[in-house]
Formats: sequence, structure tokens, C-alpha cells
Amino acid sequence: MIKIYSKNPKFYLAVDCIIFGYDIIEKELKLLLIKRSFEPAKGKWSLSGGFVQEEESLDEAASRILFNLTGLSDLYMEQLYTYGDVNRDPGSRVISTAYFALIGINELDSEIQERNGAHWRSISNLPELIFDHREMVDRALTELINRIKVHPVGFELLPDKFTLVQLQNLYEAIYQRKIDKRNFRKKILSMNLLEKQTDKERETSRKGAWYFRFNEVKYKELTRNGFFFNLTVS
Amino acid sequence: MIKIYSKNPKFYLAVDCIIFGYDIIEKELKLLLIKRSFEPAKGKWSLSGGFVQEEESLDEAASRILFNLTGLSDLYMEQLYTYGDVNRDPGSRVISTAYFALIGINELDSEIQERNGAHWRSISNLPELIFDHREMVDRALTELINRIKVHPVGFELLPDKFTLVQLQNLYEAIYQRKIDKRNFRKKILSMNLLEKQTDKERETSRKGAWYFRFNEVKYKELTRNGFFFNLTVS
DNA sequence: CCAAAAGTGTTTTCTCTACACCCATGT
DNA sequence: ACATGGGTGTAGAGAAAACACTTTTGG
Repeated sequence: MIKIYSKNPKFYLAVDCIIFGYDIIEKELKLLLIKRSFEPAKGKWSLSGGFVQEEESLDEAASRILFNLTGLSDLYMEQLYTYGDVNRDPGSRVISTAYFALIGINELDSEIQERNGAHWRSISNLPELIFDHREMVDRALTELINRIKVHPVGFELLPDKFTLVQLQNLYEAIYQRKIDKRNFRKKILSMNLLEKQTDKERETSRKGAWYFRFNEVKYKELTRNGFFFNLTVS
Repeated sequence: MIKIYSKNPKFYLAVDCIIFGYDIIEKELKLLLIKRSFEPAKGKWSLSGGFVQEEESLDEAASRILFNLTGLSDLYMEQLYTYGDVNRDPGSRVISTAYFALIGINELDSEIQERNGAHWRSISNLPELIFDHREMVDRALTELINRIKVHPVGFELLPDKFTLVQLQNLYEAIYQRKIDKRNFRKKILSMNLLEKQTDKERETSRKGAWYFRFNEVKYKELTRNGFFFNLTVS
């Protein structure tokens, strides 16, 4: 330990996770929230978070928190922003790094969910959140809207096999507006990143809709060659 | 102070600043670096940084560090990313939030600069940097490239009055490629955000080039009405 | 009068947008 | 046979790209 550092103060460091899920039936973007089980603000709605520990990086702390809450590792996850206002947490000074994660809403083990007091809440009808968590959510949403235009992150919110209708519904839920069906299909299919399966989804229509899969290997290869994903349509 | 927090560890928190400047003569993007005056890694090149103190937010810490180094307040400044790997600083565990700032290279008081051991170094020829500072610089550059396409941040790197040639040179320095002169001018002028002055810059040519000013008030007004800055050209 | 940098328009290509009908199937 | 949601193409408008010559003026 170097002397010169030690005249400086130390701080609690937290990680808070904004976990988005997409409800394929209700066609709604949702957020995984928990009822806080400890003071301050016990019983209030909050993002799931936790304190960074000695021997873990920020990313590892975020992964740990996500795993504890969902039972899933290898989620799509990204650092969003670090919140460091002096009085943001009334309990004590805590600096918090927010991460956002994307998850298929049905991947979630409902037993683990119960145990943690976690609930999916629709984005369009969020309860009041503690501290600056609402600000975190707003920033995450803005980031998601921007990111889904130019990165293939939407597929993280859908099952492995999905229909073009479902994919379009997802984009409409995030953009909060209607998209032209033909233009949307033309554009996504022209990238040659979706592989048509041989089976159809048959729950929602008589005709049935073809399943597709996102080809991640191909995407990575194209990206190396200067390709840029882009899905901005009318 | 709440008991339940106190079982968690505390950490040193630093802020590191990636300070970009643009050299209008050499047509090069530069970075303000310092020779580190304390251990560990004393004498090595580094970003300017410092530790967060008890009664300041992260933003305030960044402003303080920028002010101490440049003598300027109200710089364009933005939080970039937080680096939290366990061993990123060999002296002790330190979590660092990186900020990037944009500054006109001639705004800098050279006396303050001397005193701090600060030097402008060309982006295309950077010395080796300590710790993960190179990673920070790379991320900041990527962010700058993306940001300058869709936000009018380039003007932060130029004097109040600038010529279209200078503005284009700046974009070419950041994009690292040539831009078509006519298309560039057409696009920037069509936004009606630049105001032609009545005087010309006469150092670099016999004919002289008209000075322009960026109208920030107008930009903000347009933005409120759904306008989006965009300067992506061939 | 000439060298050096500033300034200026038009045509072509491509991308984005708007738009309406047929298809497949279960009941 | 019909109701329901899935699937398909084209024409017009607007934006982006390519491209070369004229202007100014100090020396």
C-alpha cells in the first residue's frame, strides 16, 4: 500500500442493475424491480443492486448481482453510467455504477424470482423508485433506444426462435410507435442475418408465422469486414 | 450512518480526464498529458487525474481537476466510463471514473501548463501511458468520433470565430479521412447554425476565408423543436 | 501575371417512404 | 365461406455522393 494515496477518503461502491425484459404476449417492455428488504427505504421499489466487494471488479459485481437475481450468467450486460452525487443515498455516501441488462422474460426462473421479491413491471407504468433509480432507468431506456438502432441487441430480448412479427412488435414497443411492416421486413432481411427455420409459430394465427434465428457468427464476421447493423425504419 | 452498509468495504475513488485539444495550425487532434509527479509510476506519462474527496460529486471532482490543470471552468466535459478492475492501479485498489473534455488548444494558460508539467501530444503519436489510461483514451476517441457526427461538439475545439476550412480540417483530423469540400459546406450551412462574420482570416491564404460563428442559442431552440444535428458526409 | 487557397452547382445514384392486396388455415 | 393475421412489390421523393472550374489577391 502506497502512503500517498492514504490521505484520500474511501467510499462505498454499489452496482445497480436495470434489467429489461420483453413480454412477447403483451408486447410490452418490462423492468425487473424488487421491493427493498432493508433500510433505508425498506419496502420501496428499487432496482436490484449491491455493494462492490474487495476482490471483484465492477463487471464481476454486476454479474454476481444479476446471477443472484435471475439464476442466469452470460446475460447481455453493459455499463451505463456512474452516479456520484454526494447525497444520492440518504443512508450514507454511496457511489453507484449502473449497468443495464437484457433478458428474455421467460428465461427467468420463477422460484428464484419469488425468493428475491422481484417483479416485472411495465415500462409505461412504473412505480415510484428510490433515490435516483428513476434517473438510471430513463438513461437506460434512452441508451436502449439508441443502441437497438445500430446494434443487434433486440435478439437478447427474444427467444432463440422468433417470428418477424414478434421482432417488429419489440421494436414498436421500444420506439413507442408503429413501423411499416414491409419496410421493416425488407430492411432486416436485406442484412442476411436472419435464418428462416422450417417450422412456424402457430399460437397467434391460423396461417402461422415462420420462425427465424439470428446468426451471430455471421454478424461478427460481417462486422470485422466493416459492416454496420442498422435498423432505422419509418 | 446506517449499520447495514458498514459490513461492506470502501474504496479509493479517482477521476481521470481525457482532455482533447485541436491544433488549428498543424491540423491535428491532441491530448493533454502530464508527467506523473508521484509514485507509483512517477515520471511516466499519464492522464491528469485525482482522488474524489468527501464533499464533492464525481462531476465536481472532474471540474476541479480540469480547473487545476487548465485554469478554465465551464469546459465541455462528459462522463465516459468507470474502470474498476481489481488490479488496474498497482499502488492500491482504486476505481476510476474517466471524463473527457474538449478545449481550444490556445485557451490554455501556458504558465499553468508549465507548472503542472502538462504537454500536448498528438493523438497519432502517443507515448506509452500508465495503467489502463490507453484504454480510456481509445474509448474517448471512439466516443468523440461518434458524438461529433450528431452533436455540435466540434466548435468546443475551435476558437469562437473559425473558417469553414478550419472546421472541415477538424472533422478530417477526427475522422482520419478526407471529406468532400462542397458536400461538407452544403450540409453544415444548410442547418443554418453558422453565422458568417464580416471579417476574414488572412494568415493562411491571399484570398482570405470568411469567419463564421456557431449560434448556440439557435441550436438549442431548434433542438427543442425536434431538430437533430447531423454532419455525416462523404 | 502567377501561385495558392477559397469558394461555388449540377447530375447521378441510392436510400427511404408510402401504400394495398393476396395467402393460408381453423372453425 | 369467412375471419384472422401473415406475407409480399413498386413507384416517387428526397438525400447522399461524385465531380471541376472560377475567384481573389499578395508578391
